This record gives sequence, structure tokens and C-alpha cells, in this order.
Amino acid sequence: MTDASPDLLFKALADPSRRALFERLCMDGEQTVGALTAGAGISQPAVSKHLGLLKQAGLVLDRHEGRQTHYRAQQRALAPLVDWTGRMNRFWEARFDDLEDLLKRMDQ
Amino acid sequence: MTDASPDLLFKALADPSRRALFERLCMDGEQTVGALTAGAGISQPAVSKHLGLLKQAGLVLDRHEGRQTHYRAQQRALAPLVDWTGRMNRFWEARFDDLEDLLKRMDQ
DNA sequence: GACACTCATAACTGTTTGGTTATGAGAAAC
DNA sequence: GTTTCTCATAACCAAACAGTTATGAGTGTC
Repeated sequence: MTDASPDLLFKALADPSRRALFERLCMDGEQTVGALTAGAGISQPAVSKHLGLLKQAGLVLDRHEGRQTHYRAQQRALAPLVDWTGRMNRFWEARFDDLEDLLKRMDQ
Repeated sequence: MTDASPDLLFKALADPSRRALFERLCMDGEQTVGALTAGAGISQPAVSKHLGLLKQAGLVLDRHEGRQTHYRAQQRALAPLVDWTGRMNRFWEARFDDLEDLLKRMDQ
């Protein structure tokens, strides 16, 4: 699950609890499920389920150590998102350029 | 509704139909509801509802002309998304730098 | 005025989803 | 071996949601 579609990414990040978990992992680095549960306002199973979805979307990686599971953010996973926004911006700029060209031609 | 939280944006873009509508508006520019409905695989009321949500999220603007409504993408609306991804990347890099520093110090 | 067209809203429906509690599996601690 | 701890899964529930059809409001056409 190295790469994911924008669809999975948007869906995974659409939920506030999930986005908060991902943000914490980005800010503070690797953490156990227990640590993540403390501070999230929801139960441990809820946290586990969210982490499962984030993992499926390629946004986090897990590592088992003894009886705890450590999760960490996978930064690369955001690339498709950045690509998508960039693409939308480029479309927009292209149309803007076309309009500009048109206006210039009309001006002459 | 000039600006919106990342939450509204992520939620609005999480649905494939909605994202497709927004992509079409970015690529092809302003379009009527009728034009957008043709090509979307869903009914006109469904399209209208999605456009309503996109508008609420600040992603599109509408313009009434006679009996039709024209929608267009508002490019600026993606800014909070770009900011957010940038912030996450910066957190990640900061932690990476810390690790690098630590390793350097340990090396001496 | 009568009709046709375009879109939005209302009312409803089936599915998805974010949460819960209960429980089980695996790994330390004793 | 028994107990304790950590996490994941199962079963369930209420709310949110994406879609539908029916209808209404507003605007052009004749």
C-alpha cells in the first residue's frame, strides 16, 4: 500500500478524528495506539479503526514491538494530493491564459 | 463564503461525483447545471445538491442568467488545502532535521 | 394567458460510517 | 500457568449521506 488514489486520500482525510490523528503523527512522530488514544476524544477501538483506514490509504505505517503497535506518518503519501491540487491550478491558469490571449487579440 | 476550513474542503472533495464536477469546472470553465448533469451519471437534483455543497465549501461560485444557473470553480478555494499539506510536510521535515542533528551529535 | 424549460427543494430510501461495548489474541510480568 | 496489559476485531446502533422521484418557483416562448 505504498501509493493511493486521491479518492482514498480525500476520504481518509475527510474525517476530523482521522485528520487529527494524522496531524499528531506528523507533528510528534511515531506513537503507540495508547498514546494516540489519550488525547483523542474517542475510545481505543475507534482509534484503531481510524488508524486502519489511514494505513489502508497509505498515510501511515505500523510497526509491532512486543505488545504495542507503533504508528508513524508516511509523508510521501500526500504527494497525490499535491499533484491533484497542482493539476487543478494548472487547468485554471491555462483557461485564464486563453482568456487573456482572446482579450489581447480582440484588442488589436 | 470566501474562505473555508480544511474540514469543509476535505469533506466536499471526498465524494467522487463532487470531485468530478469540480474537476470539470476547473478544466472546461463555467457551465450550466444542465451541461454538468449531462456527463455526470446522476440525476439533475443530485447534481444541484452537490453543487450546493461545493458552493458552501467555497469551491464554486454561481451566477444566475435567465432561467439557467452557471457555475464556475473558484481556484483560490484550494489554498487552505495547499497550506495544510505544506504544514504537514514542514512538520515532517522538522522532525527529520532533529533526527539528523541527533545522529550528528552522537557521531562526534 | 398558456405552455415549455431550467433549476432547486422536499420527501423518502438504502447504504455508509463513526461511534459504542464486548470480547479475543498475543506478549510481557509475576 | 495465571494474570495483566495492549491492541484488534466483532456486533451493534444512530446519524449522516448520496441517490432517487415528485413537485414547485422562476423565466423565456408562443
